[in-house]
Amino acid sequence: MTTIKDVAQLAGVSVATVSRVINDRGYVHADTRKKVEDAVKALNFSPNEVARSLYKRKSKLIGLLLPDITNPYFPQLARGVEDRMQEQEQDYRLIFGNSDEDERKEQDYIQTFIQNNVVGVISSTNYPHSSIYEKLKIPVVFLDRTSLDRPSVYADGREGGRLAAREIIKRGSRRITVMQGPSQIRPAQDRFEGAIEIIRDAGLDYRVIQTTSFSINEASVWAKELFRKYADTDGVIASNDIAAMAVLHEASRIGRKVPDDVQVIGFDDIPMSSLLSPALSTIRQPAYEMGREAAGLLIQLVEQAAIENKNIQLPVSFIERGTTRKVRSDG
Amino acid sequence: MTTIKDVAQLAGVSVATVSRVINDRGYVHADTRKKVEDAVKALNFSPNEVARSLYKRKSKLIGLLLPDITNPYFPQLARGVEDRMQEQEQDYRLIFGNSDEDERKEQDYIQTFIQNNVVGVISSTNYPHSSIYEKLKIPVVFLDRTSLDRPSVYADGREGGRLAAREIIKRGSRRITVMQGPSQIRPAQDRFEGAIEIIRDAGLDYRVIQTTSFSINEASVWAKELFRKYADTDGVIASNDIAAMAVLHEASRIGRKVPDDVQVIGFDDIPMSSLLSPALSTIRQPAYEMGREAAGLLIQLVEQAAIENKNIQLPVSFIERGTTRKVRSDG
DNA sequence: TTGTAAGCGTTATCAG
DNA sequence: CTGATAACGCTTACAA
Repeated sequence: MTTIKDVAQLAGVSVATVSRVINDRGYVHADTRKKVEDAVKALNFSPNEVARSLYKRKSKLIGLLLPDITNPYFPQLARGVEDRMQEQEQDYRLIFGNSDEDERKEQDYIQTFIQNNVVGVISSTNYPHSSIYEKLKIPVVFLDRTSLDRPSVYADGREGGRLAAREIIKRGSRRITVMQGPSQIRPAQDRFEGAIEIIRDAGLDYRVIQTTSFSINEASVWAKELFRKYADTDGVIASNDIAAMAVLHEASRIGRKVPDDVQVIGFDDIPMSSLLSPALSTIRQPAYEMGREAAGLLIQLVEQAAIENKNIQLPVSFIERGTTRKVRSDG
Repeated sequence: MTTIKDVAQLAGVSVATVSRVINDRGYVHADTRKKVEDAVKALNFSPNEVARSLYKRKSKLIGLLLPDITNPYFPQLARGVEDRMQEQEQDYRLIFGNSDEDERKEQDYIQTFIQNNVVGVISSTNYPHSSIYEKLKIPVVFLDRTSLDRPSVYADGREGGRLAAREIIKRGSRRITVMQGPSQIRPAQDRFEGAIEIIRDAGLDYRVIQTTSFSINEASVWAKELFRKYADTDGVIASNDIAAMAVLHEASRIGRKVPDDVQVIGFDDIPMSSLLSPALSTIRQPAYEMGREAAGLLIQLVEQAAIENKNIQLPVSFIERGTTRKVRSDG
């Protein structure tokens, strides 16, 4: 490994001077700078971040904690974060972990984050009020999670639920089944409540399928249960796009036509949604943008900038595709 | 931040002794150990990995470089790696990056990996022979990439291609279109060649759609092109499951029945494949297992264990689902 | 069995 | 403008 010492030696200066030029800090004569720069190039030197981190007590790393990137919604968040971090003057890198929504695992990761001097963490936790986070001395941004008292970036889940309900009702569903996502996940509950609110207001009846995870494997199970319990349902508001896929699959299997017999609306708008047949109508959450916003917010926090708004809510939107009927034009 | 010094002070011993007990190395009296352990607990001390890393010149971090986790195949690899790393005695954490198949980005990431003293890297690169890797002084494992001279973990792409061709022919396709994945991606070429080999041997004609990326957005474009150029095709061997999804989508759009008019075989077996309607028949690559194996191999390399086999090839298999016809039983 | 001190690669203070 | 040098938190000879 080539160190600042080697550079100093080759350039015939002290390490202090080398440090000055590579950090572009303090006075250094043009000629000296040139010598150092040449030496840096000649030796292909690049500073050891670990040593820097030790001295400064802060690294150029940020910790990213997501439930499970195997669920296609999360990679988009991750990319948003990563890409935004890259755009910084001195870009940050990610140390990354999947929590599997396990508080213990989360704790372990947060621990290593700290041990590695990360400057901040972005977390899609189910336990925002856990003492893990309370005690953290570095900035945290909750992503895809609502938190009033802490910095957070999320989509308007409640409005998303309302939107889904409005659109499906407008298109003629009357016996709507709402899939209620895992109860410990706030955004999932928000969606659910939003949907129920509108359905009730419309004076309609509704049925509920309670799901306990967003796992792909289990999605089929809920879908089967749904059609078994509520065979007459003519509209499904799924807890996310994966669940919606499972519903489409099951509907097809048992011969129910989508959208004619039953309409389906998903949630998230994961990349594959548009490739389904029929393509999935869904409530879009701008995941990539959310990741970017979270990263931006964290950077501000890290740099102690004056923050105008610590809680960024992004809008959801209805993406009309093939699993809902065309709405009759008025008149 | 609480340091080893604080612990030493509280326990009434020297920092060396504290170090000995937290690392369980060297002699230390039982009573002393107890005192130290109590102090550690009282202060909730956990050692600064950065300082350790600086001294030892190696961290507990490994670098993971993937093309794009937004493609659902890669998160599985990542999870395999992560989970396996977790099972270690002293578990490793991931510093992670998406390369977008951009050599420059790769280089940047490898650079930060080194600067952070990672003990090894796992990379799904398109440039295994790039000087970046040649020069690396730490172990590298290529994942999902073939490399004869360097440690690597991959699936048998060629056999996968053969398998796809055999199965689709056996099931009656005669005018097969093969989607040829990006030319710079070896596994994609292997699949392609394997498929062609079998089709040729069978004395059949074939058509080729050349694709230049695995991007979800572009997948639809290739699919459209496919049916436009080869309207009479009765079997498609897609370059991966995403491409297959796009083909299914397009087939449905233009009214071609799957599998009756045209059979489709994908590649990868991403988690959502089974949720499509019809469910996708595909050549499965054991992505999660591959990630695990890569991690295991890297650990061996890092720990300088005697390695029996530096090139691990995992088997592919045909997953029969709904986009291929049932094969007639013999006789 | 324990403590002292050097050293890991950098940055920053303080003389010069 | 430049160079010594202490310090960051930890590990490990070496001494005691």
